[in-house]
Amino acid sequence: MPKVDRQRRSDCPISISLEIFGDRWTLLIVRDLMLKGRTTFGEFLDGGEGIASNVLADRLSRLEAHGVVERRPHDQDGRRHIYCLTEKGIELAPVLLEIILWAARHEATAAPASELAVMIEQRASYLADIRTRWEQGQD
Amino acid sequence: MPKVDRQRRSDCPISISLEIFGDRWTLLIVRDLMLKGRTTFGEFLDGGEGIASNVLADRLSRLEAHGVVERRPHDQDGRRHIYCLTEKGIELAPVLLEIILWAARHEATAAPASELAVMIEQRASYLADIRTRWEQGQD
DNA sequence: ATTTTAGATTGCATTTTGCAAGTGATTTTT
DNA sequence: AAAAATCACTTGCAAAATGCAATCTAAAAT
Repeated sequence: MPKVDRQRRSDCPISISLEIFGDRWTLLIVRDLMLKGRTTFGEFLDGGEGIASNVLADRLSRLEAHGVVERRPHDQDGRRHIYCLTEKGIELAPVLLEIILWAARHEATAAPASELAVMIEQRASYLADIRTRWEQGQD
Repeated sequence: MPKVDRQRRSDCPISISLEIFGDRWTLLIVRDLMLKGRTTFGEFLDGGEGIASNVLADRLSRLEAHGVVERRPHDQDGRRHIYCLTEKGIELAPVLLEIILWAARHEATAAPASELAVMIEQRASYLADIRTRWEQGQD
């Protein structure tokens, strides 16, 4: 049973945010949902960075408890669930975008230059596309 | 002696970034430096969220090792050091800005509406002002 | 010379993480 | 229909990180 702290350290927006996604894994799950089309437990587990299954289970239920992610039954397969971003979750897109741009500037990353160019030059429509894809996934 | 992992989980820019600042405290130090005018160990320690001194020491040397923060001797007081953001550090401004805006939208925060309005409506000049203040601090 | 202050470091208990193995409810294969 | 595989977890346990109070060292103030 994962704990969701209700007692806040402070009312600072950054502090509150870090209590939601301030760890090594949570934003990778959001990335998988937002940018990589991954939707199930197994897909997150095989996401590339090697998250442990217990940590994944904990982070998913935390994200759900914070209203960032929603868990739905899979309609083809009763064993599975589909995880989706909520409105609150999809609105993390600008945060992820700025993190990507920062890392691309200051670290050696795998981000393709062509996509970075779009993020910088067509920022608004890049973000709009993310939202459009999300809305279409929301039957 | 703080450890700085040189072995990366992946080349994903988000993953790399989280290895630098993916924890509950690091971005609060950056916030203090960037937005609150705090520059010394003691000021971070009394920052409001109650970071432990050993964790603070660890995060500062980690930030230094990653080139986000620079430690300089204090010219008035030999016991003190001044911590400053580097160029790499000040470029986290858009990340912090988006985190603040996200939290303000989706959580109950202490962010003043007037400042949020400036962040949204005058985004570019808000960021420019942060940089200008930083440049002026850089003797 | 003594006390106070700043910036840590140390020791220790608690919590979180990582890893391997196991479970139970479906599906798929035979 | 029975057996095997798959999916989403859960459990047990060692290792690492965190939180807390106390301590330490160098420099400053008295």
